[in-house]
Amino acid sequence: MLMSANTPLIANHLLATLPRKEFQRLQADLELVTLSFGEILYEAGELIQYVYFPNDALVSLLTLVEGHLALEVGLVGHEGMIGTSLALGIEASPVRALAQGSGTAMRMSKTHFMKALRQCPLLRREVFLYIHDLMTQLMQIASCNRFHVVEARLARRLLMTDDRAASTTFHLTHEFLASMLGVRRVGVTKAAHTLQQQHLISYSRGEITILDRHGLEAAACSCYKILEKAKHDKH
Amino acid sequence: MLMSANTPLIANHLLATLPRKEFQRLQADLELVTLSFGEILYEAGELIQYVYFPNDALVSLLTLVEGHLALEVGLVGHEGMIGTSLALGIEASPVRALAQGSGTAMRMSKTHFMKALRQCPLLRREVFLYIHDLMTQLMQIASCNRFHVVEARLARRLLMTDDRAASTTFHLTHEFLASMLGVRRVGVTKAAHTLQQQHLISYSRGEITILDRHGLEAAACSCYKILEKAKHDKH
DNA sequence: ACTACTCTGTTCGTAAACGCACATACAGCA
DNA sequence: TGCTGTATGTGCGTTTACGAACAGAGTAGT
Repeated sequence: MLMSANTPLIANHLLATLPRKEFQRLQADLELVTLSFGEILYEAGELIQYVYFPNDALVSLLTLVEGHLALEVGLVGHEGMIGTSLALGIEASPVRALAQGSGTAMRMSKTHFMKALRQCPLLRREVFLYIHDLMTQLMQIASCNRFHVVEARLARRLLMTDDRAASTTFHLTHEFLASMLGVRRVGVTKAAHTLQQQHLISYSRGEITILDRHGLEAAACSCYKILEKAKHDKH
Repeated sequence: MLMSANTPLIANHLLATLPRKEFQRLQADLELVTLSFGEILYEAGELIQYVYFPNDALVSLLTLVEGHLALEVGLVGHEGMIGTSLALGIEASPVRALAQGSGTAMRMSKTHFMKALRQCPLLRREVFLYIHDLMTQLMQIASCNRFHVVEARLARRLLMTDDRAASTTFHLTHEFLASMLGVRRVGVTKAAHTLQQQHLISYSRGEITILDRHGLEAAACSCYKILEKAKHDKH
């Protein structure tokens, strides 16, 4: 497949599956933005101004529980969008949305998105299907966090990042991963150390590289495969 | 408020908030059914034949993880409905839906529900708002299961049952609660024992009674209040 | 009365993760 | 070069829950 210079390497799937004509109608209201590490797209409870369709950007959905750091309940890349609440008639985000790594996304204002939803049944269909996928992701991650040991969850999480990122190296500190998985930093350090000794990953000061994808899949819990399967089932 | 003999004590909220005229249009396609303990409304992955609007019935949403019993990710009573996937364009349920206690619900066939959604914007609105509430519930329960100790989670779970049940006594064995919370039966036995010693609850062979609601709220984690708040925020 | 079954209580050793504190190592900058 | 901040490694003792096994106690059926 040929791509022009300004086409991102990974294009958002929700937008990409729209017929060319529909997409062109939307394009006027879409804006290419670059998200950088640590950028908070929404704070929990805050009104949603823009929705985002990630290309190679990666966004975490986080819940806040008193006395703990933010726990990741969902991970959104090119297969989805940020700001689904609007499509359900809610103006505020129930979660914090946090950008990771750096990458691009297509952005659309709330009003344009609402208009687009009304006018474009195919977009509406795509968005609702994605909301369903997101719900199943939430549930799977929930049970994973309940049942599986840190090492397996870390492996799963790294694989999920890899699937959504443009490169096999990404910036993720132990501290950050610990918050995402809802464990202590030390727990991540130990698990990461083990994975490194098995030559599945290598890391240094936040730069993590996946060395052996198959090995990492074996180290991850079955949740990874279930999550990926759900992502690719295109209904 | 006066009620006729055949009006359930607790009426489904989604239906109850519809204007009388809209509700009457739907009524022809609604059927009052009694759900009994242990009844499986949907198995995970199974096609949805009927949607259910609980009155005083209580339904758990469960995910299955290999090597473990079913984990509860959501609890639906009169404030919601079962079968939301249909409204998102998905024919199969991603979760198992299990009836608890015994109680009544309004049932509607898949085709009638799809038709009703198309014809009744107010119902559509209510359903989508509820889907949003359900998602926030999923996320809250997920982080609760991650962070809080068994005793606090048990207290939360009992309070949530109490809020949705017609009576303050209900049938829930330790074994069953253990599966819902994703812990061993022994863990529930110990936690329940402690709560009983504090005179917050009493139980015998599966019949649990709440003695001191305020005390139980104090024993529960903050998640309970957050969950209840989300339920009552009527947007 | 006997049996079968379900539900609850208890015990024991073990594993995973916790909280806390401190040690090392690397990077960028003055 | 030394300083500072961030990232990673290690080593306590403690808590929470786990797995497995078994003991009583209430309920129902024959």
